[in-house]
Amino acid sequence: MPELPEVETTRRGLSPHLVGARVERVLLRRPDLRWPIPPEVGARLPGQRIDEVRRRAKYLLLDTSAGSALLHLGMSGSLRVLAAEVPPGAHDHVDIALAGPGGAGRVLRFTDPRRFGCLLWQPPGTTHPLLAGLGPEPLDDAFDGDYLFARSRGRRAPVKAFLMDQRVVVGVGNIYVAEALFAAGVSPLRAAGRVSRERYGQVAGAIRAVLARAIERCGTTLRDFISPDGAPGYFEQELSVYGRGGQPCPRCGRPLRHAMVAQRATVWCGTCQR
DNA sequence: AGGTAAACCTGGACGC
DNA sequence: TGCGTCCAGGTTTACC
Repeated sequence: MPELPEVETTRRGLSPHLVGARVERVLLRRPDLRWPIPPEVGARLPGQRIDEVRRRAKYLLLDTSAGSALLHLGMSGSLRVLAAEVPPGAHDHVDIALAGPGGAGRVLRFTDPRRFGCLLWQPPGTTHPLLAGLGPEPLDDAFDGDYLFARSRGRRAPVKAFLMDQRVVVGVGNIYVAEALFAAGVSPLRAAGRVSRERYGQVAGAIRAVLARAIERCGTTLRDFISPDGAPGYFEQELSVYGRGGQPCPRCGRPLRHAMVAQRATVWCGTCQR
């Protein structure tokens, strides 16, 4: 499901419900997610006040003074705040029961059919190893065309794979890389090291614009993404190329090409993207 | 080191 | 209707 805009949409939806609430208890129905949920989650979280809900890359962090719960939604995960009596479904793996301001009688419920997601623990003052090697946030000032140009010298992998590498820049997945490369007029097949500084300026600008717009639209709902309040995302209506292989290019009208690139379904215009 | 492929898991869409 | 196959928004891990 989620790339950066969907995770940010989730964060914004959860934040008003969680910040200031206290964790009453943690119910682990199925702890074998991508990695086992560590005992600290059940042992340290109860009784804590949630101070902040943060996002780093595609991870969410629930900060408390005892440490942070670290969540990733994988491909199919979602988080919702529900009345505690709502019966759990087959893939509702974790309930974090809430108390206190705005939280009484409610649970934060983690659902993930494919179980590619995770719920881990980050002690206070530490950085979890999964977060340690991540690249810059695409919406931060440190991310620009000069940065991409410098990082890409000598790289022969397709620029699509380069941009989806979370060590290079975080948050860009298969949907938004397709949209950004189309907007920038760069072919996803081109070797990363053979894109000019000027064109990386366009790529960086396109990534920022596409992600910012998708956040405004509350993300893209293709299969099962839902925001915490149950609403779908509306960016799907604005997709130019993703999922449109064979259809006319919105710019030149020629059929959009599609192929597997870097083991992912890829759509682009062979005329407008070079 | 960089690049590529397999692996994790379930459900839905499609073809026969 | 049923069954087999393929595909899906991610990321680590293993291997060349």
